[in-house]
Amino acid sequence: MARLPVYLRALHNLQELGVATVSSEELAAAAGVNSAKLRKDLSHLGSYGTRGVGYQVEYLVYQISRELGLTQDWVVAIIGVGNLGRALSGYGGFASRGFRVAALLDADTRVVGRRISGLTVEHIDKLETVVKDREVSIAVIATPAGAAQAVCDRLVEAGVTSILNFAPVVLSVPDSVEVRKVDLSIELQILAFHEQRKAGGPMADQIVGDYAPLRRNDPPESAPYVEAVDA
Amino acid sequence: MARLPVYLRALHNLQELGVATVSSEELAAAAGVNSAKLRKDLSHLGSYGTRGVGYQVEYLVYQISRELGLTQDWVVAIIGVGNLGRALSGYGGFASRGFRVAALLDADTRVVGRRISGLTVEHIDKLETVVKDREVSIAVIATPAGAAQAVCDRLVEAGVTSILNFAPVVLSVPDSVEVRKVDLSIELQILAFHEQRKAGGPMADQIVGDYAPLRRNDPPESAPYVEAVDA
DNA sequence: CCGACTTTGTGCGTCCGTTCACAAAGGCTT
DNA sequence: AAGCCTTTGTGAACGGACGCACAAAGTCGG
Repeated sequence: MARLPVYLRALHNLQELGVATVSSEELAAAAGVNSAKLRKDLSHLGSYGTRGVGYQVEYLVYQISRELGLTQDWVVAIIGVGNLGRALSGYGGFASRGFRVAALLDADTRVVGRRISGLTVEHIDKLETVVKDREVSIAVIATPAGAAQAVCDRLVEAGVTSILNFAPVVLSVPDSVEVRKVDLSIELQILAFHEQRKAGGPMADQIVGDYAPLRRNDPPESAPYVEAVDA
Repeated sequence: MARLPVYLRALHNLQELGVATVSSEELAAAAGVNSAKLRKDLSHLGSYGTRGVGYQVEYLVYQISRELGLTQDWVVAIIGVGNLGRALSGYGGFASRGFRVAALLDADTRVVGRRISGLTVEHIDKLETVVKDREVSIAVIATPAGAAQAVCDRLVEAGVTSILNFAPVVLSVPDSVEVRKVDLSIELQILAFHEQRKAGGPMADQIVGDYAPLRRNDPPESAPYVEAVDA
């Protein structure tokens, strides 16, 4: 379940506060979900609560960590050391949860050899070697859009089965490979959409009578549109 | 719909290739979705296709842009200029889609006054002034977890109604405010979960007979667990 | 001008996730 | 030791998203 990490974080916070026991109601509030949903989620890992009391924080942390595979270390490689790749390489949230960044790769010879966050940037040519020798299991793609699919193909070929993709493209991979996508500009676009909704729907800044959807086959020739290019 | 930005990107790519018309089947493949779903999505903005032919790329781009509110400019403020905030401020995908970063704010006096991506970092004290004077409608929170809720409260108070949160906390806001969350470490944890599944479920690296869920009320005292702290 | 072919738009059945509500279970107090 | 009170775990109803499959609509060639 995608919510387990959220629960885990909330539990860690409680742990730091010295809380030993928590009810589903309290934990659900901290995680921002419905308490029944939380109980059902937790029941999927077996029953670890005590009726009348709640859940033992410490034990639950261990169970969820185990379920998520955080009791073992995962070797991560970051491909593409632009602004985003650099930020990711220095992100403390990785190391603290068992994710060890073991390689930074880039095609740009101007950054190859530079040391970033304690690692030396290596050339993308070494991708296959690095993946195999260091047993990389998770790769982070932070390249420009144009390079992402090629990099992805090489990663898959080299045996990587989990990919976190920051490039604004839809990667095509075999079913056996898990891809998760984070697209920053899409997030902003969704916010803009809702923001516009609040302001009264599309075109609220223009003539109000223009609300109705255009009839089908309205001539598109004169329609203005925004030109946008990828980063 | 959260898929519109994906369609829009695919359409932009087609446009650059000089394609004038596209069928739902082709566009769906490019966006990585089912063609019936795509048609249904598009029909929600009114009917803009021609049976037997497909959709006019240029017109569709305009319609989706309009629906998403990309025909107008959105003013964005980034709070927190650490690694991530810096990367975001230089991210080309924002400006190209009508998002104008108008302010960088930080509490750290060592970075206040520095110029980053063409903007001067300002002190967080000016948050209210900046939001109001520059008509910020979307804020990006890239602060440490501990500061996020306080910053969020001030943003909401100042009138911001859309927030993109990168801090690993669940923000509490009024219903009228839209929050989207991007948590990098959660994405990796989900990948780790699937990766572990492939490897044979939890604890596959330990005794294999340990598969069965622990009985309820197993003594938790001796359970090892990973200690994790926030970034 | 007509018929065949292509592609849209959508009605409908299916399935998954969410939520309510309650019975069972366990602790705590007296 | 017994009953009360809290909280879990889950059955069942609900709702929404998804995808199939098809009729309607429109194009294009002859």
